[in-house]
Amino acid sequence: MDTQSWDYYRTFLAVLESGSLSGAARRLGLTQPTVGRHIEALERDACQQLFTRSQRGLEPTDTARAMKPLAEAMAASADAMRRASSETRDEVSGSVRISASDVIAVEVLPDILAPVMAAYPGLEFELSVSDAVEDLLNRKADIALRMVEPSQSALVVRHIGKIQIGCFARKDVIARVGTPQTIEDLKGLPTIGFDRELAYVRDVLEAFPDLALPGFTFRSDSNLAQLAAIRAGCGFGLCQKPLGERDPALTEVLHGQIPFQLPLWIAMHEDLRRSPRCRVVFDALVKGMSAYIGRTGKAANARPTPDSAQG
Amino acid sequence: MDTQSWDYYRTFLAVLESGSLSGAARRLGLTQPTVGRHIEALERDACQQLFTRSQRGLEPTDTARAMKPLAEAMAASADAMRRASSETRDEVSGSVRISASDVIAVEVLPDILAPVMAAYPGLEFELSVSDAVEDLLNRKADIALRMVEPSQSALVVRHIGKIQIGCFARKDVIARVGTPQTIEDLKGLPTIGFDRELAYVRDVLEAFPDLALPGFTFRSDSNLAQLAAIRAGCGFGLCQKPLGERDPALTEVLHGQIPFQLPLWIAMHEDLRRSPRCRVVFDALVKGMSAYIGRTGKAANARPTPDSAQG
DNA sequence: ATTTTATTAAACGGAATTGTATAAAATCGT
DNA sequence: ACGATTTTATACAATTCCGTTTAATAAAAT
Repeated sequence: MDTQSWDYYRTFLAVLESGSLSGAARRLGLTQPTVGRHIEALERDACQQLFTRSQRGLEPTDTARAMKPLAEAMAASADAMRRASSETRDEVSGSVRISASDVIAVEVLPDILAPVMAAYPGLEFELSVSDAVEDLLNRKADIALRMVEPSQSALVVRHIGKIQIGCFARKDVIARVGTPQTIEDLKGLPTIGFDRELAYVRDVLEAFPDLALPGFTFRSDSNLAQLAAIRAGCGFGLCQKPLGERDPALTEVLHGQIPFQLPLWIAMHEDLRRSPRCRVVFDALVKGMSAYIGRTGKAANARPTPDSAQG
Repeated sequence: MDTQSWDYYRTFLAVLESGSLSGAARRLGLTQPTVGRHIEALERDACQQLFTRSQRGLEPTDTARAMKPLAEAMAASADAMRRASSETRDEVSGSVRISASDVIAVEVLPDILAPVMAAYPGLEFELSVSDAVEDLLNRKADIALRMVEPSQSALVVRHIGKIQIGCFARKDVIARVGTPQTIEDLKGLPTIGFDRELAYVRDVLEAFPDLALPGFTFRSDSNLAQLAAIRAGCGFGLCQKPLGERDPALTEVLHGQIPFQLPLWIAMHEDLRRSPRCRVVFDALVKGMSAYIGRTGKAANARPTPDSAQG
């Protein structure tokens, strides 16, 4: 019953994710026999098989599947430790992991982070682009930008305001097919929208059933792809107003008829409040995102945290 | 920039907790030079000192202190993995970690768990006795008994009911000093209560200022010590009614004048819902604790979870 | 049908890590 | 003040762990 090496758990996760000993070995920079020995040791300790071997890889058993989220948590913590250890006292350096949606990560964050990187040469960034609400408590990210209010405690949360949504199209498209005056006018025009009904989309449609009217002629679940389609002149589509407005080729239509907006929060783990690198980035994000949403959506920090990040 | 061994993090935590290389080595079953080499490797990777060496041990730097909770999270996950791997499919075996308050852990749980252990010889228990709300999400415990409603999502939560609180004393004490009829009567009598004002106590006093009247003659922050004092005949004190009632040497006074009760929840991570060992224990706890609080405090499961544990 | 490219499993030599032994320094207690 | 018991740090030997190579097997592609 000797306590196992934690490295075995890392190997375990790699096998689980890559589906084979060889694949895991490649990823970890080890060799297949070594990986096999690690798994063997784990199975010996567990007194049961964790994988069923076959010639095309290893299939996890139910037990192994149950262990997966735990191994992922370990990996997240290990990564966070690397980031924490890369930070030096009273100096803004090291790596900061930010979680944000694809659109924000691609269209907004680079412009905000570039000057920060210039100001602090020791700073590095990891951008986790996903709509999934990544767990800040498990420290899968240091800082997260979210469209839903973070409910977990032990977080430093800042409500930035609301991102306005508007309907945009390229000017030449409008010149060709005309300017719709109401949502109903969109029927028959080329429109860009969602493919499957995701949770987010369902909420929108529930609140504003008018939006469901047009059968979209260009469908994608990726907001980024929709935005690209709008820019390419595929038709009319919804996008964040600040994005549409800053593109001179686009024009907004149906002013005020899209009464929909995305709330925006920035959150980070309270343990990081005294971390120079995270504080600098957090503050920069607050400032940058506030400027991004503009006066239109700007709300007084409705819910100030007990000890805000500038403390 | 080679990726470090996860074992180094475990060594790091041991050094942090034991305060010296030698102490960590003893705990880990390694030797002091090995532990020293691990820390050295971590510091080399971090490009900075993590500890300041001295002859009476290692003092962590701010960076090391910031890394501690992450290392603890890794350890918790590693422990949880061991527990998960100890479970065999369709068989109730392995280790279950339960978090509960000291009183519950000492006075209530053993009677509930003993028959479970008898029924399932392969089952083992780890009892984490602490009032601290241990994090189920970080899997520091498999199942937790709590007096505050768990707010985190991704948990299977069962509201059991309310534990009644009563004022008790030993019969011979009452024979000696008389039976108080009101809370005011307690003044001048030997009473058992809290020492410092903990958050929990403050809430109680705020709600029922009458309870603050008597200057306690026996003070302890440990509910368990208070209970022992009551049983030893040190005076009148508050304790959970089921505990006072089942001790034939004790008698309750001030019936109905202590309008205070502790809500009770049992929670577990939803990933464990399909774990035989955890389901069995969870169900046994629900049943046992329901019986413990009796009909008096029993509430219909006011907040049934979407998919209860018996699914 | 045959070749190619995956995979896991087993045997052996080498390298890296670990343990043992020792020294030096400082704190604690007498 | 001085010995006893801590501690960290360094040098050397041994063991463990890892990588290389090989074989065996199955699936996919030609």
